[in-house]
Amino acid sequence: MARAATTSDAFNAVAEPRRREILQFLATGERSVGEIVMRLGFEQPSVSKHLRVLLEVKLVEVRRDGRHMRYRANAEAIRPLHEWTSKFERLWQHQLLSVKERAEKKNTV
Amino acid sequence: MARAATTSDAFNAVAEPRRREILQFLATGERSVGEIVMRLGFEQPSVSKHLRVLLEVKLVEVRRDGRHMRYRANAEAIRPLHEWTSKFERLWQHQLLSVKERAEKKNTV
DNA sequence: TTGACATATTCCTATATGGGAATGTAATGT
DNA sequence: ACATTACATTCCCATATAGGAATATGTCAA
Repeated sequence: MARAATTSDAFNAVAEPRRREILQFLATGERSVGEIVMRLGFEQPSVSKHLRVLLEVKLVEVRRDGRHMRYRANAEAIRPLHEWTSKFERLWQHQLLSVKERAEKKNTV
Repeated sequence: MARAATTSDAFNAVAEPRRREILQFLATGERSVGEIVMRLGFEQPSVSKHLRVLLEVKLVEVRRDGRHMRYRANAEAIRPLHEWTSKFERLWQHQLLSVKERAEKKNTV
């Protein structure tokens, strides 16, 4: 088997850095494709293709507005990602603590 | 250009479901390869290969213990992921609120 | 040394990419 | 009808998988 499709879920979709940039920009509000191109400086076809991937996993939504396609982020679709990473929160607080303790021990020597 | 390597960063590494399963299991404590194989039921070479990817992006660490290789999760490497998703937290609370408001408006009609 | 156990690596292959270039399509103004 | 604007899609291609099978490496025990 090959790698899972980028459109198979949000995890795969946001693995691509440019798609993360687009998503972050859309988090500031609804934008047209042209605005994304202007802001991020990617090629227009590239932006369209990335938006299609994001759309397929529902990370963004669109509406037509005349000649413009207005995209917006659908934060709900990012939640599973946030929740998955949260499972490690306790763990890293633990690990940070250990590092801190060792550092303090060093200082008192 | 092709897709970025799975070893290019944590985002790409955790895009693979089996690697997420392995990481989650390791979050419960240090485990040998054999224990991972037992628990998750993947082929041993598959587990070794996934662990190598996780190791390259520092999502796990290892130490040798006789014939065993003991792997543990390095939660610190997951933090960037958690922090990136957190940027959308405000947004989804907003969007949820909108949904709720609409639902309530409906009920009062 | 030999054998058994634990893990890693290599070889193979079908498949999915992301960018670049070119082209297609839809909506608007005149 | 036609040109223009705004996007989307298609074609091409180098590249990186993930799994399966087989094999290699490393460690301990007798």
